[in-house]
Amino acid sequence: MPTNVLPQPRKTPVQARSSATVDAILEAAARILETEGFEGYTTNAIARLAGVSIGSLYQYFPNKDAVTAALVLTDTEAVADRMEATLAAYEGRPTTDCIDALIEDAVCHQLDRPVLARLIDMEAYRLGTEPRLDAAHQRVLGVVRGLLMRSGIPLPFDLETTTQDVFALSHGITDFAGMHGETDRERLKTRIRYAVLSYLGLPSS
Amino acid sequence: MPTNVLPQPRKTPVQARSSATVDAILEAAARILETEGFEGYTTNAIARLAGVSIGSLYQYFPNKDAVTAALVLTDTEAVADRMEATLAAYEGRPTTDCIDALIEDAVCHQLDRPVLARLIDMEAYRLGTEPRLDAAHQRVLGVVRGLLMRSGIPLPFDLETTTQDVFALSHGITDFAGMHGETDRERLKTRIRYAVLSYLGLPSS
DNA sequence: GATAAATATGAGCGATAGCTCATATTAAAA
DNA sequence: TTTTAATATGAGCTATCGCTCATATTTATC
Repeated sequence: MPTNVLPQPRKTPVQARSSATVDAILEAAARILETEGFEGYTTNAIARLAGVSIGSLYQYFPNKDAVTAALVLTDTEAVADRMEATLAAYEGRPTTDCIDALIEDAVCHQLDRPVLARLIDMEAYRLGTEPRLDAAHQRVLGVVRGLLMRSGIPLPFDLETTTQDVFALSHGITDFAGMHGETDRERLKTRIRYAVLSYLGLPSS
Repeated sequence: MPTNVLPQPRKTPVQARSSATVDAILEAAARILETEGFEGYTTNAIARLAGVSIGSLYQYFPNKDAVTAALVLTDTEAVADRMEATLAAYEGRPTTDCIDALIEDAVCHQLDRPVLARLIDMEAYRLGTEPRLDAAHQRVLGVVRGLLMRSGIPLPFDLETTTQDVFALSHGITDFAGMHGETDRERLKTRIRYAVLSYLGLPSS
C-alpha cells in the first residue's frame, strides 16, 4: 500500500547522483537562458537539456522560480567569494592595486558570459528580496564598503552612499559594454578603473 | 457578401476615438507593467484595464511585442525630446550648467516611475535592435555626445567611448537608486553630478 | 436617409507552459 | 537477500495566454 504522504518537494540531495542531477539542471538553466533567452526558458527545456526527466527537476525545486533563484544565488555567491578572497589577499597593499584586482574579478565574471550575466541580473531584480539572494548581494557590496573603509581616503558622501555609487557606476559601465558586444577585457578594465579612480579623487596612475 | 480580404493588422488610427484607444492601451500597458510586473502583463489584462476589447488591441498592434515596442518607443522618445530641447536651450552656457540640466531631465524621468522605467529598459534590451527603438536610443546618446563635443574639454578616451561611459555610469547610479527606493531627487542629482564631473575632470561646483 | 468605411466587440481556438503522480529503477540498510 | 529509502521517469492534466474572426456599432460620405 503506497504512502499517501505527499512527497515534499525540494528534497536535499543525499546521494552523489542526485547532486549531479541538481548541478546538471542549474547548468542547463544557465545555458538556455544564455542561448534562447527568456523565450525558451521553460522547465521542460531545462530538464531536456540537462538530460533529466521533468519529474526529477520538480523533486529538487518546488517551482520554476526556485530554479532561477538557485542559479542567481550560485552566480552571485561565486562573485562574492572571489571578491572577498581578493580583498583579503590584498590586505595592506595600495588601494589602487586592490581596486584593480577587484575590477578584474568583476569584469572577468561579466565578460565571461555577458548575456547570461545580464539576464541573471534581471531575474535577481524580479525575484526581489529573497533573503538569501539579498544576503549574497550584500556580501558583494560589503567588499566595496570594506575597501573604502580601510583605504582611509576621504569620501564624497557617507560610506553607504559612496559604496552604492561606486558599485553602481562600475556595474553600469560593465553592463552597457557587455550588452554592446565589448570583448576586450583590458580595455574595459581601463575604463572602469578610470571612472572609479576619478570618482574617488585618486590619481589615475 | 463580406469581403474576404484579411483585415490588415496594425491599422493607423484616422478617427479621434481610435487614437484614444491606442493611447489608452499604451497607458494601461505601462500601468500593468508597473503594478503587476511581467507576471500580469498579458494582452487581455492590458485591454481590460484600458477599457477596450481584446479585439481592438489587435487591430492596432499585430502582436504583444508590438505593444511593448510602442511603449518603449514612446518612453525613449520622450526622454530624447526633453534632452535635445535642453541641449539646445543651453547653447552657449557653461558646460556644468548644461550637465546639471540634462541630469535633471534624466533623473526626473527615472524617479517619476522608477519601476516602470526599469522594466522598460529590460524590454528594450529584449526587443533588441528594432530599428526605431535603436534610433531613439541613439538620439539620447547623441545628446551626450553633442555636449562633450561642444564643451571642448579633453576626454579620457575617444568621443564614442567617453559618451557611452558617461551615459552608462549615470544610468547605473540612477538605476540602482531607483531600485532601492530612493525618492530624493535633489540628492540623487547631486550624486550623479559628482560622478560625471569627476569623470570629466571638471571641478565639482 | 442611404451607403460605405472605420472602429469595437468578446466568445473561444490552438498552443504551450508549469506541474503532478503513479510507477519504475537504483542504491543503501538490515 | 530482503527490505526500505532515495532517485528517476514521462504521459498527461490544468490553466492560461496570445490571438482570430464573425458580427455589431459608430462615424463619415454622398
